[in-house]
Parts: sequence; C-alpha cells; structure tokens
Amino acid sequence: MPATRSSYHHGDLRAALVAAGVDVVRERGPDALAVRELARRVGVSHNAAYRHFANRDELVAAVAQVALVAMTRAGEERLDAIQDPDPRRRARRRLHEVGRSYVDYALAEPGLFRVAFAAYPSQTSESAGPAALDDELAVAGPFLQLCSILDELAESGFLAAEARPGAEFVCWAAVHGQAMLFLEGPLQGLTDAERRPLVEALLRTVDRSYGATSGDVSALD
Amino acid sequence: MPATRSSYHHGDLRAALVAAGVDVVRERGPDALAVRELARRVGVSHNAAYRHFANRDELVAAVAQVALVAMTRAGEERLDAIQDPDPRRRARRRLHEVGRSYVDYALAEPGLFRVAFAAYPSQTSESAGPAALDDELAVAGPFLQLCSILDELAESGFLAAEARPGAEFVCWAAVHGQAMLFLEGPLQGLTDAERRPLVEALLRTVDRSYGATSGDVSALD
DNA sequence: CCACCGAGTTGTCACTGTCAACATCGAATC
DNA sequence: GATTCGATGTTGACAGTGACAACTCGGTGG
Repeated sequence: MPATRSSYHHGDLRAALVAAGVDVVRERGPDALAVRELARRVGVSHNAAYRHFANRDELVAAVAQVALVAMTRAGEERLDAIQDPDPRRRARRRLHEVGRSYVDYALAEPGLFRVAFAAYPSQTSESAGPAALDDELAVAGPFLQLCSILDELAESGFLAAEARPGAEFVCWAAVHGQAMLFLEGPLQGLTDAERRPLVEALLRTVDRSYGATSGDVSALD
Repeated sequence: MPATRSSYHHGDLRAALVAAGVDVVRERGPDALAVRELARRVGVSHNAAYRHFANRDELVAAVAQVALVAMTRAGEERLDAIQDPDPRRRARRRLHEVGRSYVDYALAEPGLFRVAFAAYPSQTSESAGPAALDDELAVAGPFLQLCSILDELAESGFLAAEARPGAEFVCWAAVHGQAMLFLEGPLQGLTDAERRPLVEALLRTVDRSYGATSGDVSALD
C-alpha cells in the first residue's frame, strides 16, 4: 500500500481507511472521525470510502471492531500473567485483574475505548432479530473473559451459586461506569494517583460481596 | 415570550434556546443539538444564539444543567417517599432507591441523562484550578444525595467506617455503568423485564458487600 | 478483443459551526 | 425630548461535513 499510489486503484483501501480511522480516534476520539478526512489522509478523493462502507456509521463500526480486539488482547496478556496454586485465590485475583485492565485500557486508550461502545447503536439496527443478542455479546471479548472468570469463581466456591446469575453484568457495569466517569464525567481531572485507590476500592467492594456468606445480611424487601 | 414575536428583540432568547435544546436532546440526543436548528425553532435567525453562548458547547452545557436538576428532583421525590423507623434499614433502602432512580432516569430520559455528562469536558477546561473539583461536584445533585445516604449508612453502623472513604465513587460508578450499558452498550436491546433483575442484582451486590463483616474475607495482596 | 463491473472521481446539495459586518431597539444621559 | 450607545438580532460569508448521482478508469471473464 504505497503512500502516494501510482495506479488508479488503491489496492486495499478499506484496510487503509480503517487504519487511518484508528489513528484519528486515538488522537481525537470517535466524534472527530470524518469520512472525508480519512479519504484525504489515505490520499484518495472524498466518496471513495463509500464503495467500502455504506455510511459513516459503518466505518466507525469497523474501527470499533479493531478497538475491541486490541482491548481483548491487552486484557488477555495481563490475565495470563496471573498464576496462583490455590484455585480460589487465583479466580479472585483474576477477577481483580480483568477489572483493573478494563479501566486501565480505558485510560490508556480513551478514544479506542469510547469508539468500542459508540458504535453499537448502528449495529443493532442492522442485525435484527430477538435472539441476536448472544451473537453480539460473543463479539465483546472482554465480556467473555469476565464470564469465564466468574465461572471459575463459582466453581471454586467463593462465589455462591445463587449469586452467579447476572454477576457478569454487575461486574461489567461497575468497571465500565468507573471508566466512563474517569473519561468524560466529573472525575476526568483526577490524576492517576487519585484514581488508583478508587479502582481498588471498587474491586474490593465486589470481592467482599462475593465472599460474604449470604445469610449474613437480611433481605431488604 | 410570544411564539411569533412582533418586536425586533425576542425578550428571553437565552431561556427559549435552552428550552428548545432540551426538547431536541430529549428526542434525538445531545449529538443532534444544532445551534442553527434551535434558532430556527425559536423563530430567530442563525447566529442570534451567539449573543448568549460563546459556542455550541456552552449551549450544550446549559441544557446539561437543566437535565441535571431535573434528574436530581426526580431522585429526591422517590427518596422522600422512603420511610422506615429503623435508621439502618432506612439507610439501606435509601441507598437502593437512589441507585434505582439513577438508572430509571437514564432509561426514562436517555437524551437528558447523556447530555448531563457529555457537557463536562468543556466546563473543565473553562474553570481552571486544582481544587475546583469540589465545586464542580457540588453541582452534581445526584452525587450529593448519594454522599449523604452513605453517611447515614455509616452512622447507622451498617457500613464499616473503614469502607466509607471512596464509597460514593464506587456506588456511582456501578449504577452509572449499568445505565450506560443499557443505553448505548450491547445491552441496549434489553426489555424492561430483562433489565430490572440486573439492576436489583447490582444493588444487592453492593448491599451485601457493605453488610459483610470486614474480617470475613482475607485480603488479596 | 471486448464488454462488463467493481473501484475511484467529480460535482452537487443540504447542513453544520463560527467569524465579521451591519441593523435595530431600549435605556441612560444631556 | 433628542442623542448616543451598547446589548441584541440579522445578513453574508467561509470552511467543513455526510450523502447522493453521474461519470470514468482499468482489470477480468467471456
């Protein structure tokens, strides 16, 4: 893929556009992604992109896909580094780590993190069907990592069986919310030193909840 | 403020613009808010808005302010409805309710909920200073509600003193994340019947964590 | 050899945010 | 009461955007 191409045809315009899109999103976020600018960067005239993407949203979705696999890989690396002979401790530490890496990735690559979620609306309208939810979730790599870790945690006995259902959404919501607050909420001005204890507090809260004997607390309503 | 004004001057253009902005945001979200469209709606020519707002971001921020107080009021109403003779139970139920109402508001008014946070970036760059964080947080009504409820919970003895610091950010992150996932994440297709148990599971997780005796679970690292 | 069709191009339209210059009106001052 | 003056609205313009339609290039299959 030459920077200044000689032939009329580009060769691999789609990939080049996505790569340029990743650059823009990393630098200035998803909203700054403009089809025309990407075409300019790649050295192709405006509208060329429309041969590969029906509209801007599809291009954003393609970038989001890349962002998601990058995020998944970053998480995998750190999860693999954790080893513990005790399966229960191992599962607990892996749950911690998957949460930490989720927030860390959001802070390290805010543009990519945001685009990974900003793209969902268009995808949903595209692939219709009621049971398509599982397919879409299957694409969400970090979510699958979380699910299997929670399964380990349940098998090890640390997470009570009756608390397992829906736990993946609870954990996901917690770390996702913290990431969002750090990125675009009122907490965005915090330094890394201020943020880290909050992340640990969040993870500790979940850990303590799962480790609590269920009869310890009376039901509320 | 006449719909079709006769005089050259509008009278209260700023308020009219914000009101129109609220309408647009409710219907089509923050990104759809266009200065020119608002001017058109209000019956004033484009650029008139720039006498009251330096740029689009300031207008969005004004709409965000309205959204935030609306959200705060919705929460207050539901919090006031909760009464329990036992202070401990009361605090726990109020914590539940403030979380529920946060997510409920996000689902009932997705546009307003999003704009309340989409506006923060510009504000931060405007009001400089290191200790300005408290001032900005003071504006965030729902956050203050949460803080005082957590104080109650700590005073009642349900929440251990050592777990109190930072708890407001943990709770906020949890419900905020769930709201975001429901709104724009892969979970946006869920029905109300599917969402509700997830909300309850989240709140129960936090409640169980706070109710757990701290020595129950060994530290991780 | 040629026709076809995928891939890139040019041209255009409606829309946006924002700047600069101008018009109008109300209110304060003389 | 006439005059100035500043806040408020208006007109015009420019650059940028997404999207459509019509055109053109050139590699590939017949």
